[in-house]
Amino acid sequence: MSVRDRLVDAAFDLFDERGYEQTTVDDIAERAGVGRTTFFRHYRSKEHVIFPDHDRLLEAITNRLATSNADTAVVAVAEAVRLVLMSYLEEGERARRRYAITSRVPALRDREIASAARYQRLFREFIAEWMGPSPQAALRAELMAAAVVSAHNHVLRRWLRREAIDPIREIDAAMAEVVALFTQRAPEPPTGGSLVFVLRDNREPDQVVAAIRAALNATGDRAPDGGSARPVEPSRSQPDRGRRAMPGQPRPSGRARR
Amino acid sequence: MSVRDRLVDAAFDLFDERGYEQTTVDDIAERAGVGRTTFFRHYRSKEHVIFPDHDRLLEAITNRLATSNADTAVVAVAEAVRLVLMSYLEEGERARRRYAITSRVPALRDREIASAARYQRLFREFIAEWMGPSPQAALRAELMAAAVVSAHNHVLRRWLRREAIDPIREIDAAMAEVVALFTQRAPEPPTGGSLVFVLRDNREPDQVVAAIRAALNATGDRAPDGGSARPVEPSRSQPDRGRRAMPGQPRPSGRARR
DNA sequence: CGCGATCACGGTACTGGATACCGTAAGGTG
DNA sequence: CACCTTACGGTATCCAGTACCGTGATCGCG
Repeated sequence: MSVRDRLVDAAFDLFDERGYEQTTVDDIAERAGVGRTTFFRHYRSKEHVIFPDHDRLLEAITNRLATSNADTAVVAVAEAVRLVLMSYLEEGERARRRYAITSRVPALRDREIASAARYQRLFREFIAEWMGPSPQAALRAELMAAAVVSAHNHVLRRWLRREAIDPIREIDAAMAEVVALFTQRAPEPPTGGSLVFVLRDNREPDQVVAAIRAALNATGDRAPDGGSARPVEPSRSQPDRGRRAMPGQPRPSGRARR
Repeated sequence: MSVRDRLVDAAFDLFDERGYEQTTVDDIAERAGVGRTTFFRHYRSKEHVIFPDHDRLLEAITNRLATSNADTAVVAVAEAVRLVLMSYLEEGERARRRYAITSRVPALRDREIASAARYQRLFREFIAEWMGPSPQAALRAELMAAAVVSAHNHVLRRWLRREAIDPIREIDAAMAEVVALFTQRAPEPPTGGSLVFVLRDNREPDQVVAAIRAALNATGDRAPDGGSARPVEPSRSQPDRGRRAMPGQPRPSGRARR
């Protein structure tokens, strides 16, 4: 058994026994039968000893993304994130022990969140590069990355809590939902109707309704039911602005590099 | 000038001059003209001295959510997250100085991410409770919370980098996109009426009407998908909590359904 | 075999963040 | 004035993390 493994085992055991803060690095080193210096040679900090090797995983994911031949960026990322889940699944019970500890120690929870953010950042950059430099694309990339990561975390947490019997199936379903979320807009043409967003209004409902009705009736050039749904961005002062092409799909015309 | 303010000023100045790690707590205390102990009396750690008071903000957001009367959970959360952006905007240049520092120091970046995660968690729980205990709802709550937070962060970062001239407008647009993302999956086509979302707005009625009219008139050059839309979330049964008359946001905005 | 180089380990010392405890001066109240 | 509260400074201590040095084992190579 390697020194690294002995350290990990000692750390997990001690964290279980006394708690994380109550355990010093010296304690861990002593139980593992090594010196304190040796601990820090193998693990950068007391926290690192119980976390998986995110650097390796990030590298693996980077590789998978680079060699992906998915049709859209979301799909590529949704496929890549499975590597993370698989990594946890392979750990088995150890992952659950870690979860039990990190759930109770804020510092460790924060570190785990920070790690997840690294994945999210990687995904965001990948998607953003895929979709090109338009400003809407940047927001969209952000949303997609966040969706993939949080959906993954959702499934992962369910498995960690033993709520998920078949995490593979669940991750597939979750990713399908994420992909659908971002692709479902294209298909059908509008059948008529109006969609109006009015942001931040503190007027009385009656006033608003009256105003809307008035607005609907005032469209002489085009009948209300002939209109199509279309979100409207509120403009602070100029009503002229607020024109925006609806967020596009993962564009095939975009710069897809492969 | 209070001790707290002196400490903050000293900290920001020193972080700018020597960098974060190269500045000790003693340095900060000394420059502020107080003892080291006093520093820790006012700020729990060296990191806390430059970050905004997230606890207060979380409380404010909790209140707003509790008194929200939005139609859907996403909308309620999308409204609430504006408080965070506003808080940063009010800080003005100080927020930008902090951003310059945190961008360079990994430890601070992680802490900021952890703070954002607290908002996301709050949102997730709020949405989940709103939507009920179904398993799909849990995932959906996760996705919504993640979308709102990351969209907010996107706008916030743009403002911090001086890329956003009108962050208010951008946050509205971003939230509109988020809301649209989750409402656009219409199970059935609309029947040809109008669906109106009204979030609170402090604009003049004329402007709102103008925006609506502009939207209805603009149907000629609409985007290809133009999508009809209906919300799929069930409306929540009115909670029982006592309403607090908050000074800022008294009354409901209207909501209309076809 | 012998010898130098490398490597992994242990020990010591130091910096600095964070906590606990104690003493004290200022300000408010009866 | 006596009393209490509050805020502050100082000291001691713990512990994570870094730097440095010494040593024993192992390997490569003549």
